[in-house]
Parts: sequence; structure tokens; C-alpha cells
Amino acid sequence: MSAPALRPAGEPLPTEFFARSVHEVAPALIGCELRVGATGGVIVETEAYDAGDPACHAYIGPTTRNEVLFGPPGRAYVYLSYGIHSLLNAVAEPEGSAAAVLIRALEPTEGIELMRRRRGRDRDEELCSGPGKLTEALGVGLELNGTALTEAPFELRARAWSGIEVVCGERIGITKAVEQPWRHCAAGNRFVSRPWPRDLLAA
DNA sequence: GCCAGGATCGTCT
DNA sequence: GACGATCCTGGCG
Repeated sequence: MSAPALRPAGEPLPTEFFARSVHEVAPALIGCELRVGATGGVIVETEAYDAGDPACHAYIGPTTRNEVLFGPPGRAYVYLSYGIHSLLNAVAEPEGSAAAVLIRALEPTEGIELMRRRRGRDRDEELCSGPGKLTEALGVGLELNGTALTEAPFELRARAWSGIEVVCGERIGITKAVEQPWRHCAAGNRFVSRPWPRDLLAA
């Protein structure tokens, strides 16, 4: 499987973008622009979950909850966490291979006033700096589970920033396979969900 | 500034 | 009946 060539900034991401290893898709999404309706921002933090990963919802096999993970790539997998927060993932890898990228943080760029109202916060750093926060700011709920990220209300465009440095480290908030360095961040970005540990490796 | 604890509910055992 | 891929608040220093 060969990696797609770099795309011009601002070009919509095609479905094939997601039809490769989740460990390629996760860092490639850093710097891409995600919009949902009138709101949006630049992706600055992601985490990869592959099918052989005990922390991945697909690890236990297909269920009614995780069936979207086993479907075609480029779809949104949205689920409820802690009974309160909707978390947004991008399904990756060819159909039948269940893997996904958790979108953990955005740098807000579009519809900031609307996001402030939805979040009840004013500071830009508090709008989308966490997986539960960004779904609230963007208005993403369970009803979008299974919809294509290449179609409305989603809009996903190629890397908006040039010369971005992506760093990786251990994932956050999980109890299984915590040692896997599958969290990816835009280096030095202040909109990530939390500062990364010292031992982060340059990727 | 840091940390402990509570909220809340769908999914799986 | 237990458990989260989380967030916010309040208490303490």
C-alpha cells in the first residue's frame, strides 16, 4: 500500500485518504481543516486506535455500538463517553479492517462566537481543547454516527499549514495498551488537550 | 496551581 | 451491575 501524494492545502480529503494504515492517517490529519456547519478549526491533536489494540472499541469484535468501525473508511464514528460526552472519530483502513482516529483537539478558526455560546466559555483555548469539548463546540452528536466525513455537514480539507511539526507520545485517558505512542500533536500548539510529556518523540 | 471526586447513561457481561 | 478514548468544580496550599 503506497501513501497518497501530498495534496495542495485546502483541497477536500477524498475517501481514499482514509483507506490506509490508521497509523499513517492519524499524523496526516494534524494540520487539516475540519468544519461542521458554520464552525470549524485546524486539527492539532489525534489518537490512533487499530483493530489489534485492546483499547480500541473494535477489539472485542463487531457489536451494534461499534459496527461503523467495520464499515468503509472516511465515515464518522461517534459514541457517548461517560454518559455525557460525544467523541468524534474518523474511520480508517479499508472496509473490514476496523480502526479509527480519535479527533482530540482543534485550533478554532470558524464560527468562534457560536462555539463560545455552545461551550459557555470565552477563551479560545477552552473551546475545542479536548475530545468532548470539540464535539460540543461543533455541534456533533450521536445522530452523525456513520455519516461520511466527505459530505455535509462535515467538511475536511487538506493540511492548511505548511512546515507543521508533528510529535507523538502515549495516549490519554485509557487503561489498556497505554504504552503505545499513538497520540499525535502539532508541536508547540497551545490548543492541544494537555501539554505532552517530556518523553514525546519527534515523529 | 494541583488533585480528588462527582455527573450520567449506553453498552456489554 | 460495572465500566468507561471526559469535563468541571471545589477544596487546599
